Formats: sequence, structure tokens, C-alpha cells
Amino acid sequence: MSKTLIVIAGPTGVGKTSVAIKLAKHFKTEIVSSDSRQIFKELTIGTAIPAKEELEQVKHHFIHSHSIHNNYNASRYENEALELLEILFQKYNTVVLAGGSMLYIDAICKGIDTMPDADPEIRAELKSRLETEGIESLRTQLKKLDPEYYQIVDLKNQARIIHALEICLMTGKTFTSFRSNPNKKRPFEIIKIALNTDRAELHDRINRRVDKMVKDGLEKEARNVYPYKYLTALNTVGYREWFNYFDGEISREEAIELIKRNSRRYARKQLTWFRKDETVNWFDPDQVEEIIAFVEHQISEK
RNA sequence: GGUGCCAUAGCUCAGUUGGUAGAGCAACGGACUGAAAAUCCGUGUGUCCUUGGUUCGACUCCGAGUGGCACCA
Repeated sequence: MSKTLIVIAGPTGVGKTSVAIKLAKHFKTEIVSSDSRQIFKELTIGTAIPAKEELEQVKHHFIHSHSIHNNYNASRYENEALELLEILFQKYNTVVLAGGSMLYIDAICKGIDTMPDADPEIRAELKSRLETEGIESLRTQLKKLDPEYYQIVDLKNQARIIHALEICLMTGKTFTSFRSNPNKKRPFEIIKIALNTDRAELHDRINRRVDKMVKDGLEKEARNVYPYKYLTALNTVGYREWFNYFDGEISREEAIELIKRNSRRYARKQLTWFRKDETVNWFDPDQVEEIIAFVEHQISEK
């Protein structure tokens, strides 16, 4: 019998956790998280990790498994999660992958190219050059080091330019030479489910969830990691707004409003990404029975 | 009950000496392979309250109505 990975994707706050748990219980299996922030043990309230009771019902992986103090990225996740899936599939015919980090889901389902991790020193140097010399200087260097990528890169997107440059500088090769646009074959079938509900309802859920986070002590949680605010892992909705408040730049009320707004925008961005994926099957978060029936039908056809 | 002021985008408000309108915020669409809850790009979405009148033409001027606010009773 072939192995099947059931992916539960969708915008933040739509209700992925609950659906994933019901599916995992139905298929008597475990859940692998594909959430790039729930992975950090220092973050609990602001990342809306599953509740204690939920975690007790079904075994979860990649929740609180890493630290914000160690750099993490989609490639590491690809390697670690695939390794884990290999083990889980020895035990189960289906495994549930649940989470909203678009690139992490793609890393599992399609794979991303192999290239070295960015050297923190080189990145820091490029960033400071961006400050002092401006983006044009970085563009000019990229044009010289990798003219092919220069043609296609978004020249206004500093993150992309910096990343391409750091790979060029570290390896002495072009960034393009690492880009093969892989569609890696996986030793399991993939069924992708994405959850969505009407926009007003989604916004309402997000707003209410943020209010609950604040009530549950999000401010204190943010205060605890405030000393490390420069870490990439903390450049995150629900934390950086508090840091701005702690720095005296905005009021507490503004911080909370901004967390809501930025969460809404993040949800929209996720929807844009998932919409583009033609392999996605859309459901309402209430349609658990339908999802189970759909998945079973898909499995039986394979 | 009387008088005055107001009514324009989802919200707060500009504006048009009469030629069907624009800011901020919110919202919406898109890009994306080691920062991805990141990073970047794009888009006004409108019965200018309703209804008569004047006018070649009314969102703008005039009358009436409706709703809101203020003051006087």
C-alpha cells in the first residue's frame, strides 16, 4: 500500500489545528507541523501552538522543537522533516502535515535546491553595505557576479539581492548555478487540503484570536524575548509590534491593532500563495466529514 | 415644536467659482526556492442621502423630504 501525506494548509487563524487533529485521529496517525514559528520553544502564545489538551490527543512534531537562538530555514526543515517522515511512514500509511508556512510546505512537497547556508558574517556585511551605500551598489555587484539572475530578480527586493550575492561570494559560483527549480520525487503520495472561509469571518476570527492572545499574556511572552529582538526568528507578527511598543515608538493599543492588521495581511498573502497551487483542494474548516471522505476516496484511487 | 449646521469610498475627511471626485487609514490583487509570520510590487473599490426645480450640463445652486448633531423652547 502506498504511503500518503495529507497536507492541511490555509491562512492563519482559519482552524487548521482542529481539522488536523480530527484527521490524525481518524487515520490513527501523527501530525508534522509545517509552521516556521511554532517550531521555536520560546514562542507559545503568539504563534498559537495547539493547546495542551490537543497536544495530548495526537503526537505532534516540530512544535517547540528548536530554539530561536539557532538559525533555522526552509532547507533545514526539508531535511529534518523528510527524515522524520521516513520513520513515521514505517509505522503509518498516512501522516498529516499541518501548518501555514508556504515555503516549508513546498520544501516538503516539491523540494528546494541544495545550496550552502548563508554565512552570518557575509549577510551582516551586505546589510550594512545596503545601509551605507544603498541598494544600487548591491545591484551593480550582482550584475557582475551573476548577470543571468540579475535579469530575472526583483531589483527592488533587497532580501533577494542580498541572498543571491551571499551565495555568489561564499561559493565563487553564480547563484543561478544552484537554481534548478527542482520538482523532487517523494516516496509518498501527497493530498493537499487548504482551508478557507469567507473573508469577514476570517478577519473576525483573527481579531478575536489576537484579543485572546493578549489576554493570555502575549505581552509578557514578548517581553521575555525582547533582548533578542534582532533575531530573524523574532521578526514575526505578534512580537515585533510589541518590540516597537517597548521601544516607545507606538502605544500599547497601537501595537495590538497592528498585530491584528498584520495578521490579516499575512492571511491574505498565504491565500495568494495557496491559490496559485493547482494541486490544492479547498474546503471550509467545518467540513471535516467531507475532507475525510475526500481523502479516503483519493487514497482508494491510488 | 423652532432655528442653525452637517450628509462625498469600509472609516475620518478634502474638493469641484456648475463639466460625474481624492487624501490618510482600512481593504483588495500579485510576485516568491535557505530571513517565508520574511521580503517586494501593484490597485480607488463611489447612486457624492432621496426627490423636484434652474441649467446644454447638478455631486456642486434653489425648494422639499429623510437622517444625524447643536442650540432655543
